[in-house]
Amino acid sequence: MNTLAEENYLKSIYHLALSSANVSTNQLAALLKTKASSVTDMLKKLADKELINYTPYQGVNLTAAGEKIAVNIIRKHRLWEYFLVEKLNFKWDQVHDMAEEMEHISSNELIDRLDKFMGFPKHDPHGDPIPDCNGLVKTHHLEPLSSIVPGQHGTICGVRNHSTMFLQYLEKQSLTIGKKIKVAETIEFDHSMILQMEGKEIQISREVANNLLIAQ
Amino acid sequence: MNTLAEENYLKSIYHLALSSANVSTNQLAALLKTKASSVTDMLKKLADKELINYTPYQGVNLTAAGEKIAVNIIRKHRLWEYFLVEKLNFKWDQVHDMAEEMEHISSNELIDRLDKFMGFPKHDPHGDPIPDCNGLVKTHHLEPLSSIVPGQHGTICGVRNHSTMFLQYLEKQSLTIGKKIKVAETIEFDHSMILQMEGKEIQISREVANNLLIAQ
DNA sequence: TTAAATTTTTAGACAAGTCTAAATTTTTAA
DNA sequence: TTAAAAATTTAGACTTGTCTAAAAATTTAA
Repeated sequence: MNTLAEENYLKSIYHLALSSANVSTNQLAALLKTKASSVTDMLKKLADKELINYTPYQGVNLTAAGEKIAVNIIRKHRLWEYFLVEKLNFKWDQVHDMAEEMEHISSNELIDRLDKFMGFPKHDPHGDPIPDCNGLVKTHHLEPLSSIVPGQHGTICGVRNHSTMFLQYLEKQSLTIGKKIKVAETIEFDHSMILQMEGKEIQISREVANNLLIAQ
Repeated sequence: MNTLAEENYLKSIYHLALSSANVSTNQLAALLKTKASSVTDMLKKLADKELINYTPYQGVNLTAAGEKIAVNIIRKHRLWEYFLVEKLNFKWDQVHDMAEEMEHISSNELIDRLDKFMGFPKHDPHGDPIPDCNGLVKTHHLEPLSSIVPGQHGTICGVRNHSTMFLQYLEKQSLTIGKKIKVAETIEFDHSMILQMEGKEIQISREVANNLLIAQ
């Protein structure tokens, strides 16, 4: 199959391609914490394997074959995260690094059985959709909380930042997946927001509101 | 921590050391399916890290630090095998290769929680003891079935050969872990045996009897 | 006990993936 | 539109873990 490094590159290209059509060498270097020159080397190899379309200086995108591999890795990552939280009682801010390792366990039979064992969950602990065994991803359309106008209601369904620090902050404020909120007021000065949740008022910064994803 | 290759060498040295005090370069090369020269290179590296005692031409054994790592990997391997069989309904002949990958997932917190989740099992699906979280291995003393004399009773508690072929054969004959048997007769000509199990008679070769481990 | 066989190590090479430094291409902005 | 800045690629080197071939040490057996 593919090496660990190849899988990580494909996964990173997939994630970056969600927000920019052609993924640049530097974007990848930043995400993978490596050097642009190393990225170039790997892009050539992935292009040789026809997993990406690569034109020098023009960035890359995944071929159908490359996307299939990337989605499969993301499926594994999210199912293992679900397992760690739901079965082993880890917190949602503790599971990322473990899942980064577990996503490379190769057996698809294993992951399909794990999926069944857990009752075919649709979302991981951070609200991200879990691709099904055919590679189908149900990408729900969610708004950042910052774009919700005062008076409107919504449900927290995802986060845009997965850092431990942000997740721990949210946990502390009880701003977790599934919570229903109402935007009470937005402060013009700093774009902070006052929310109503479970009868209480919570004030959050624009930064936080930008990174919380809401379904209305 | 240690690389994948280093972990596999330590594990192999541990397994070989169970039957021969000093493990030879060629034994390791055979088990790891690599060349003796590659083994020598790695032994130097492990000796530098003080994980093994290595004298050129004299074979190796594990230091306390090396054994601790080896036992921890074996703990992970066996707990994951138990998980695959008990929770995901794999057969005992299907889990080895998957566990070979999973044993390298680094988190000890993860494996300790997995252990708890499964109720602290004492033996893996092949009857091998699962080391506890402190690295303690309860090595039960078992006899090969071939050394049991006619008339004696016993319980199948382990296997000496873990190959898919052998495990599938045993499954087919219902010669599985926990089964109670009685040796009815041994045939002098080829050392085959006739067993009584659950009211039926089963005839097995010396080869099979040699690889079945019995508690009396 | 010594010659042959076996085991082990050494020497030199290679592939994967990374790096730094330099060269090249593209983009930006005057 | 062109010079400077930024992004990207190339060149050459390094590490890990492997290999083959040859040399050295150990064991076996006559």
